[in-house]
Amino acid sequence: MSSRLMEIHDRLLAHFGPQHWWPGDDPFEITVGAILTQNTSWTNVEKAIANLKATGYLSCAGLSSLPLEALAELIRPAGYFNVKARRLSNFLRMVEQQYQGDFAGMLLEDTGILRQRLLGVKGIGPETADSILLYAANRPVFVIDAYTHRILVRHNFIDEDTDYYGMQTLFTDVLPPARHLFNEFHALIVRTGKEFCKKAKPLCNVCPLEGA
DNA sequence: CACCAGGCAAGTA
DNA sequence: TACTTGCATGGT
Repeated sequence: MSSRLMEIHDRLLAHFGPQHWWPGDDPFEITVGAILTQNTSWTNVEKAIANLKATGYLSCAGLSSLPLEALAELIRPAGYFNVKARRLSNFLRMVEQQYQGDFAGMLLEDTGILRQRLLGVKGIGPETADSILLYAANRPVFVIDAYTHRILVRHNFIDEDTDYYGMQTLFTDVLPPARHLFNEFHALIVRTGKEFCKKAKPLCNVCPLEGA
């Protein structure tokens, strides 16, 4: 029952310890963060979230009440602010239409149906949808991101052109579908990517995965 | 200064 | 279908 990927998880956990993801207070904040962090450093997202909290409108009804330009201005530090304001708005409209604006109700939806509805929102792709499912709705869905791809390529698990679902099945085929495991594993992969597997530098002579 | 960050959709041929 | 480009701030 012990796969090579499980061994990697164990090594990373031993090296870094629990990551306590997602960094966010509640499911709605986590969902907003998942959209804002697309191709963007988390520190920039934190500034945007802080702005939204300062207005007191960090909720489904609150954000829905803001004009698009006002929302864009508040999330400016997260970058791509016009695009992301539209994406948040698209998401809020889906919650309004499918769940009568009841975000907590949306979180109780069947995983497969919710995933399809999230993917139906312009601006929510596989990674963002799966992040919401795992970290906001606590479903056993494995999240793939750019760090996962880079680490798997550099450690010769996959070819460069392996797509999102190719990577996802690599994990889900051998790991038990446990949300705590998926939560920690993805968080550990991001941590490892940030510290040891940056785009320009190999630097993997000190990577905790060396020799795995 | 150049390069990068926890993507995604739209445009082009 | 398979590539390419636009989106944008802030840290190193």
